[in-house]
Amino acid sequence: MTPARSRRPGAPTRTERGIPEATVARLPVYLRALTALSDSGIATASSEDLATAAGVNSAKLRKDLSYLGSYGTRGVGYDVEYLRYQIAREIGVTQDWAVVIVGIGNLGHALANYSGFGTRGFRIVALLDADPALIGEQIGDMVVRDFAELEEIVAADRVSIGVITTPAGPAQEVCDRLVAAGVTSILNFAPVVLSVPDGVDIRKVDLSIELQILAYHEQRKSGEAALPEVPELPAINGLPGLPSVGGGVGA
Amino acid sequence: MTPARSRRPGAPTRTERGIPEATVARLPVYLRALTALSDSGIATASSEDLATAAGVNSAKLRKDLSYLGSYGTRGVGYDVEYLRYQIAREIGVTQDWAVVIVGIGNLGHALANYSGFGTRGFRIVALLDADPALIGEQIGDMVVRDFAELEEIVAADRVSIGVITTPAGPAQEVCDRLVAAGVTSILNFAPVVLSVPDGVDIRKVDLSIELQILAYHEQRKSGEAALPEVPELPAINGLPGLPSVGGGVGA
DNA sequence: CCGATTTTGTTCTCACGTTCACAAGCTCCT
DNA sequence: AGGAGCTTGTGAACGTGAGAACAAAATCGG
Ligand SMILES: NC(=O)c1ccc[n+]([C@@H]2O[C@H](COP(=O)([O-])OP(=O)(O)OC[C@H]3O[C@@H](n4cnc5c(N)ncnc54)[C@H](O)[C@@H]3O)[C@@H](O)[C@H]2O)c1
Ligand SMILES: NC(=O)c1ccc[n+]([C@@H]2O[C@H](COP(=O)([O-])OP(=O)(O)OC[C@H]3O[C@@H](n4cnc5c(N)ncnc54)[C@H](O)[C@@H]3O)[C@@H](O)[C@H]2O)c1
Repeated sequence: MTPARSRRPGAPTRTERGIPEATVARLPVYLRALTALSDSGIATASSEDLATAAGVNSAKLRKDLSYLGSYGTRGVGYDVEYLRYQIAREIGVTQDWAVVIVGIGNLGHALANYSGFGTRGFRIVALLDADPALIGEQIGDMVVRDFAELEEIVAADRVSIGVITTPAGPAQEVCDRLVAAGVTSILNFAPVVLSVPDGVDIRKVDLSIELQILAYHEQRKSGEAALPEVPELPAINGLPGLPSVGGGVGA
Repeated sequence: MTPARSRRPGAPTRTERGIPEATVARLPVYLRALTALSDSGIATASSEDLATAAGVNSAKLRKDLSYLGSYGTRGVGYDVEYLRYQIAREIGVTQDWAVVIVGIGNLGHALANYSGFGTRGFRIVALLDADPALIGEQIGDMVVRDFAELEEIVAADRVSIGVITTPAGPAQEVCDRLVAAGVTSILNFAPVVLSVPDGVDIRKVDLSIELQILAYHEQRKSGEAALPEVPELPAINGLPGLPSVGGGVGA
């Protein structure tokens, strides 16, 4: 069944700027570690030092860095400033990216007040909400604007990244509007699966999921044999009396 | 299905409650999808239906569910309520887990105001901060308490999960205090790598990292050949004039 | 009661990610 | 100059995860 491909089966897709996704997800961590070292006045660091600071093992770190090029010096280590710049360039945060936040409720307010974006390559250009009671509110040095202005803002400021902090209900609709306006990367905090066309990247942050993963392991720790026993094969329809369980979809 | 008897050499470690980590991370998504279906009054769903609702492919979903047991019916599908309960039980959210939040600033306030925890298996039992100006503040039906009361609260309410929303600086110290008090699962929002002893689980949520991952792909999309060229092998020490780049470690 | 139809549970194979281990390369000391 | 001592970069082994494919089991219509 093996179709005759040119690429050897075992060979990694390495070249042509193809950095493995798992590595991409760690580069920002390395970047932060390098910035911390730099701020401490450390000019050179070995892969072991860096790995400790980033919380990974050193072989993995070296392999990750090797995808970017050969930026270390054998017997010495890595020049902190130089490597920091190379990683920043690879990620694309040597320039600032314009970001819009949609849904200025609890979470949107927290993000709007957060000062950590500017120093990490992002610039919030607009806070948008559909609630007339919120529009016009001042948050830091920004003002909440009408979601209807979205297209205009995206075009004017070349916005390519959107953050969704609306309730789950309107999230897909908001997402569609963002995509239609030209946004091609979305960070979603609403607890729904959003669908987007090819070419649009989406990442989600879901606090409840994180807690549930912790709960799973926690249960494993405490009650190793304390799992409640439950009927394995009930009648297929009509199961009265099952306890109400977590996992809701409300906003 | 085959009862766990003498395990064949090549067979995966299936039973004995060994669920792959990748599967564990998806179970909460299935749980949410099932709750949504249930709320729509749908009693039965095929793996295809569920997979669509959860945003995964159906083979993966079936394999994931098979780790929990054989809860479907061939030719029919899965009973929504029953499967929902089984997943909730496996994750451990048929009971409520007590949670403390430390650091009631921007983000801590947002989490404290969030109503989505109660319906997903978690109960916030305390909001803690070290700032005297905050202690005593009312948020919803809770009051911010002194971080010094931590040990007492953890013991009284059997708290096993802690959420850290302090700045990066004090995060490790706060983490140590949590662990010493008996907390064995931690969700960290501060942009630092926390170190914890064996037996303590830690998960992190880092917004800047998520945005940087999006930025990487965004850069790939737009400027396929527009990567700035840069000297590949500079003198190892003293690199004046490199642009200042993102990735800071500030609070 | 039987065959057609549907859908699960599982097997097999390939791709991806992690870790080990070590030759290659650099610095420093004698 | 030459050897000792480090540290990088990478090949190879190993482990985990994803997806295609299909046999086994259940329903349903005749
Ligand atoms: N607050 C948290 O700590 C927290 C935690 C986990 C997940 N979440 C999720 O994050 C999202 C936001 O949470 P929140 O607590 O900030 O909610 P919120 O209700 O406080 O804020 C939602 C905001 O979105 C706005 N909005 C609603 N529909 C809109 C539309 N169509 N277009 C533009 N704006 C619209 C509302 O006006 C409101 O200001 C929710 O999906 C929630 O489930 C929040
Ligand atoms: N706000 C955001 O949107 C956002 C986004 C990404 C990351 N973060 C990270 O989340 C964390 C919190 O952000 P924030 O904006 O809420 O910060 P914040 O400064 O508003 O709040 C931090 C709170 O922690 C408290 N605190 C400080 N030291 C403490 C200690 N030792 N013990 C107990 N409490 C202590 C402070 O009193 C303050 O109330 C930070 O690490 C930040 O980098 C925040």
